Amino acid sequence: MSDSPLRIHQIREQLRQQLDAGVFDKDHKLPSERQLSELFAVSRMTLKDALSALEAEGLIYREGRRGWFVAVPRLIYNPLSRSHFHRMVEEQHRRADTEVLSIQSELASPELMRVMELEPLTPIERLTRRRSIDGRAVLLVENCLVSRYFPDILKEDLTQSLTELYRQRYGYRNSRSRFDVQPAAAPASVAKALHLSPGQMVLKIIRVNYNQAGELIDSEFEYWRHDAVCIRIDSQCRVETEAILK
Amino acid sequence: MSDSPLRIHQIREQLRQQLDAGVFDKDHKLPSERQLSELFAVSRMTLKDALSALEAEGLIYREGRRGWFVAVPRLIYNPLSRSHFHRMVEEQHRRADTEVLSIQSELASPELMRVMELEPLTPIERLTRRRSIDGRAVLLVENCLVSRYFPDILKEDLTQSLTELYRQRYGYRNSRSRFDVQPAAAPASVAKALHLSPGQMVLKIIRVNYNQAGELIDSEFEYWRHDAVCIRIDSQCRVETEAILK
DNA sequence: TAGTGGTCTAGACCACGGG
DNA sequence: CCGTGGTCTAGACCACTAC
Repeated sequence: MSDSPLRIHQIREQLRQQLDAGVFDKDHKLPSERQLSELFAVSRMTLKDALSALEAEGLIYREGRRGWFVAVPRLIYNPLSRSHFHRMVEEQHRRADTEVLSIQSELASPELMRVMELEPLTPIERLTRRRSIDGRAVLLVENCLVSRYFPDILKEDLTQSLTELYRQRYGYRNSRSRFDVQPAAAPASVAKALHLSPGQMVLKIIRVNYNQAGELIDSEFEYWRHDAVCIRIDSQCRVETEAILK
Repeated sequence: MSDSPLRIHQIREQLRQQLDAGVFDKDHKLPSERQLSELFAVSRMTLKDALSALEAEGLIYREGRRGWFVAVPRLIYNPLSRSHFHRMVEEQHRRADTEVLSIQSELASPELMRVMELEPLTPIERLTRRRSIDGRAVLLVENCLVSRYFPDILKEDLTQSLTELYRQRYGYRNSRSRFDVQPAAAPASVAKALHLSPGQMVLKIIRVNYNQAGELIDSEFEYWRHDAVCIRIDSQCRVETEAILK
């Protein structure tokens, strides 16, 4: 043991400078943990701690066993303007993709019954989709639709905005939404789909939507990579929304 | 080395069961890391990883060098209903406290100028307060008020709701708010005030408030312990709010 | 197959907390 | 003061990715 080698905090500062200066990254991938730990003359565990701290700051992110990458600007997401994921992303000059991962008819789980205030044995459709920005998977969405409101919905193109589909195909307008936002650990299935380490933190958004008749027609569980999104709400929109509804 | 000892995931499951069953905790403090690592026959580093995973799930939390504690229900926080922290907390049958940590007159920083769209050299008051629920520090709020709108405000009781103070003392009503919500790393000062480890993750809320004349009068930086809050927004409230304003 | 990050060990010293 | 968590080491094996 020489003096005291670089501490975790000093490594953070040094890496932060390098990142700010844009020194790293042709294709925005950082050198491997082993290379960096040699570079800074610390053990790999210590270096990982430093990288994890920068990850919490949102300066870098981790992708499965693929390595560390420099962060990308967050998507500004206004949940009051109801989905339209693709439009929102394109307005911010990014490229959006949606993949349907699974879809199945089933009965509402106890948790879902609680969230949606459903009767026992209510048939629902459960739709799981993964959404990407500029080719990077950032969001896993699980929609639970009350089947009786959506006959034959499985025959539709489900990569588009569901809101649009509701309106055009079924004549439903979204009159009211309630949503909860909270940090949470990614469930195993979500972690896998988003290339996260098991138990890594995500931003979880639970929302329930009512149609113009006040009927609770569907709910949505969103899991966002924590560094990929900034939720923006402007109470000004309320006045505009109200005006439009009239 | 016997076979393979308990892995991190198995420890998580076991601890989760113990927690759900309410086995631990007289005063809801967990045994020390060293004790637990012996109990599960793993190294302390491994045990820490397991605890960190449970922390991400929101089942336990860490307090400075004091130890690990079982989690407490999240505060349901509706930012559209504008602060009134104490009322909100008491409605949820908890006890609220507010401490003023610092207050000083200064010129707007570059970052603040950007957020609040201020002229250079604008004088502001910067007020830092710590808020607790049932004796646990969960929120650090930093308010930045444009000085010219709030003459002599430093003479007031600043532990109360600022919204109330604005209304009663200055006749300002909040006509519009915009806020951004995103996960972030706690800056050192915030980490210290909330007894967090440096760089730990928090939920950051930046909001700007306009008065009835559409003037941007103050902004607020909130840093919440990530396990202490659930943000709830109900678009239904909008109609009610609008009705009240008329 | 080579290289990556994920996990894990068995120690150690330090800074801070509370009695 | 002692016990706590925070940090750190110098190795190791494994599961997976990318080629």
